[in-house]
Amino acid sequence: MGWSRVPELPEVETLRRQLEKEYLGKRIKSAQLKSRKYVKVAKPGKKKAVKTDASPKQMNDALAGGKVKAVSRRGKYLIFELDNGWWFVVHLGMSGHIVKATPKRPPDKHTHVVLQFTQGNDLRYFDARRFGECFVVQAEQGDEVLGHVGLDAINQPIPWQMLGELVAERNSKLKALLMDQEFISGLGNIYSDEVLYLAGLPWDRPSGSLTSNETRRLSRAVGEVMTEAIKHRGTTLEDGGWRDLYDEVGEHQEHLAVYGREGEPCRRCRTPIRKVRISNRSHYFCPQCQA
DNA sequence: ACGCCCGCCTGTAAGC
DNA sequence: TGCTTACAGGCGGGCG
Repeated sequence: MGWSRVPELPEVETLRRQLEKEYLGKRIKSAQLKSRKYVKVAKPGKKKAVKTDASPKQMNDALAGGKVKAVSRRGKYLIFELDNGWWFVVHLGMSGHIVKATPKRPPDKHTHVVLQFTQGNDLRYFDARRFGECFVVQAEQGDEVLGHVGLDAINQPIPWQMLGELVAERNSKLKALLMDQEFISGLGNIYSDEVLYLAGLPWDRPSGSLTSNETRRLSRAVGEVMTEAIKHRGTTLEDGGWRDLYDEVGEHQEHLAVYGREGEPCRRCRTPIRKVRISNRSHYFCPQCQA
């Protein structure tokens, strides 16, 4: 099995809760930019946000002296809201990783940002594959810059009747719809497969064809999968991708119904789980339960 | 409007 | 043993 660490909503929420516990009320002493062209400064643009490279000084000027007023989350975006009018926003992409850096911890390869606090341990952000994203934005512009992020799958659960209207309007294939961050934010490849399995629906059903019963099942499945995965502090696959703030693995991999279980029996009907390539990504499903 | 592909990026593992 | 290749996939952009 290849390399993968896939932070989706449950992993980001796990991190958010831990960050809140450790850093709420702490003041940033300095913000060090360790690699060029990683952190951006964001401003609202005409259609979408404009992001330009931040210099080490720009980043430090924005963050140093700010006290962490809140650690929030929108979909897969993590937001450090500071009391000096700035936000520090992080998207972990595929391989982004935030750890509480105890003095013992050896330097991590591909470290991009180190935050030092006036008390307590540092925060380190590293991202080997650079699919992630960090930017600073002024708080009053934050909503607009993150305007493309759709309703959060758990912070703003959509009543199923409303979901029914929305999916009927859109009429795209279910898997694509669940992964569309402008529609519902927070689901990626792993959890969209888990949601479809729990709802008993195939990946290519046109969303407009759902009955009200199926819409209800889909809506319930989103909530249930997210809640369970958060309870287990996220999914760490065999190759050991996802780690939390304390460098610990999650436990939800033990509870996955379909993802990564090709050839293994369906937990419900014993039919072997199948894997197919859909638009260049893996999709796992039970051919019996999701007919 | 929607589906689908590409490029970005690095570390694994399989294949020759 | 060492090289090449495929694969992992979030996301924005482009094209049909």
